[in-house]
Amino acid sequence: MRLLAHFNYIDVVAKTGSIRKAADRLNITSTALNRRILALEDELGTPIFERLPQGVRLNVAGELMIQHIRHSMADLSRVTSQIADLSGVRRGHVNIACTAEIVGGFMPSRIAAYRNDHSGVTFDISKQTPTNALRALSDLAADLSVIFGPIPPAEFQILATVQLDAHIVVAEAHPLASRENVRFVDIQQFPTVVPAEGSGLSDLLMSAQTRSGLALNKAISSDSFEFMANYHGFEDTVSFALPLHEMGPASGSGARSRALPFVYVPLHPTDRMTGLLHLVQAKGRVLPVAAAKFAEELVQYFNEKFPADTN
Amino acid sequence: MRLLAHFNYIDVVAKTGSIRKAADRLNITSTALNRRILALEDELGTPIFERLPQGVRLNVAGELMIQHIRHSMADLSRVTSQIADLSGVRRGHVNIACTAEIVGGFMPSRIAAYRNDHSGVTFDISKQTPTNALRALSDLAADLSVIFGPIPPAEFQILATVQLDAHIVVAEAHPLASRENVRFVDIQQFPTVVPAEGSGLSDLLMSAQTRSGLALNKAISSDSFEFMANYHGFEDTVSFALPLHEMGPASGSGARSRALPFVYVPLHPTDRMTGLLHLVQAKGRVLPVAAAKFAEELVQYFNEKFPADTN
DNA sequence: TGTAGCGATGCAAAAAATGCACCGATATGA
DNA sequence: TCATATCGGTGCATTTTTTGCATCGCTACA
Repeated sequence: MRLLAHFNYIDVVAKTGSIRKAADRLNITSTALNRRILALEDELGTPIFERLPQGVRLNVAGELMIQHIRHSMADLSRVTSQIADLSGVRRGHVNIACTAEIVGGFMPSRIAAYRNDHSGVTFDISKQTPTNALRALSDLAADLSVIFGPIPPAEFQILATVQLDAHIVVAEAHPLASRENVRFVDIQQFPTVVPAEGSGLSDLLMSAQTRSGLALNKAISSDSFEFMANYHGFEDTVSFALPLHEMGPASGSGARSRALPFVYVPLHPTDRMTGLLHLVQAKGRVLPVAAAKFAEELVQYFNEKFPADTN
Repeated sequence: MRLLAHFNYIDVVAKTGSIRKAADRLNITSTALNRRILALEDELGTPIFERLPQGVRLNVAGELMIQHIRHSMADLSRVTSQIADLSGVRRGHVNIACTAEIVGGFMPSRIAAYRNDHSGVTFDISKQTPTNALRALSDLAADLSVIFGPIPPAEFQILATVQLDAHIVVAEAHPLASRENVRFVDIQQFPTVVPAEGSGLSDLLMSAQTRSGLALNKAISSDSFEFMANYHGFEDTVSFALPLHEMGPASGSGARSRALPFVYVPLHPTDRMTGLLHLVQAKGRVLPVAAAKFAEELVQYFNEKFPADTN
């Protein structure tokens, strides 16, 4: 958007903390960018950046200004999205921040389904810690966040909540793979691959260990569920995940039998580990049409897939 | 503000309904303005103005866009006001829309008092019907509205409410001037100057007539309380007003005895005509510092002046 | 049916933004 | 401690954008 180009320039400078680096990223010279900043500061009658030997940093006035800038840009993109919607062509862009448990789960299938209907809509999915996923909403860096973890504070608007039980994940050949369910004590004898600290699933595991008095045999810790899922082929480990995976069409009854290399096994009811998944947006914000519609479809998906748990 | 000059141009065009007239007002040529509009429409990928033989008018996309534009400009002015506030110099501008009963009442003294403390703050006061005073809030054409009339709908935020009794206004030499209070029937024998229809005071009068079954002897109707107040010197008329006048410092005990040429006389409790005055802002809007502070002082003034009635 | 007012456009002039080369200042590493 | 790399800031020539003038085609109105 050329309209608020000035604003975007400032935003990038604020994010990179350096005029020269920002200029690089924006494909202009640092001179031009520098002068735009000086012009803006002149306009405002006060600097908005502190000049440090290593670059620049927003001062208090700049913090106020950058809020306006981000809000303006987000609002403009909402408006253009609505305008595009008027002419029948659904276009737009949706920024989503997910926690690690979610990003590889149902998101691919949901986005594919949405883009199937509205091919003009583009997406940006980023994996974040629960805290940062929420911060992204406040910063207007994300339109929607899907987090597995603590209940978001009141300054966020929860669009849907789903209650989910953690499962263990093992290779198909693993001794536990054929079990109906497993006790916590069963897991203890295997090396485990655990999610990195700070994730919602990690918190669940921690409290489960405290509760049961049993310590897991932690072999590997990772913030990537993709890594954990793929590690099972190489060692008889046990890992943990939410049973969210959706099959792509290629894995159907057809030609290529791209069977999952791993199996979800639920925990025994006694050792059940339950957490909450939340679909969240910034409170009071009017989302761009595309983001709002996608959220709507996601809520509907939750209602169908987890009928008892949604509110 | 040069920052959002483009936006302001569009706003003026939308308001005047003509590119040429808007260009005149903006001191640029119609060519330049026309091309800015074309450029913006090109950017958005769709026209935002309908071209009529007599000028232009916003289409649906334009209505969406103009909302963003006005919101952006209002928000930027709030931010610049806050930034100015940081550096200790309170600067800024406050737009106020009042109904006719208010504009000449306490507003002059309140604004003078505020400007006495913050000489950098400028004001714009416009007299409006109650409906338009509220619309100005929605359009972001006003930061605050002070209306005497119906209770504003829920989409507005009421900062203060004061209950006020209408008084009659007569010349000092008028037969009713010395009365403690007057009955409605007393007024009937004099010609009256009544407020124009649509004002809150006019509504009060209407319902008082209906209630009492007595019809006023209406000689003159005006939307200007200034006219009404000044007419008493020429004919023994009775008019109606809220007892809101504040004396300027010049009318004190000092040199020029600028005594009021008219007198407020309350109505007898039986015929009391009570209405509500509201200080209102757009709901959910963060006001510029100057406007917020002024509103604060106004609320405090209400609390002191009308202690029992305020909430 | 003529006239006045509207928005749109080609073209030249004016204004603004940009890029290059370079300055002074500061942190960093040998 | 000194050389060096990196930072933001500035003078000047160049490029790009914006503006104004003259003029077009069109429509409403008298």
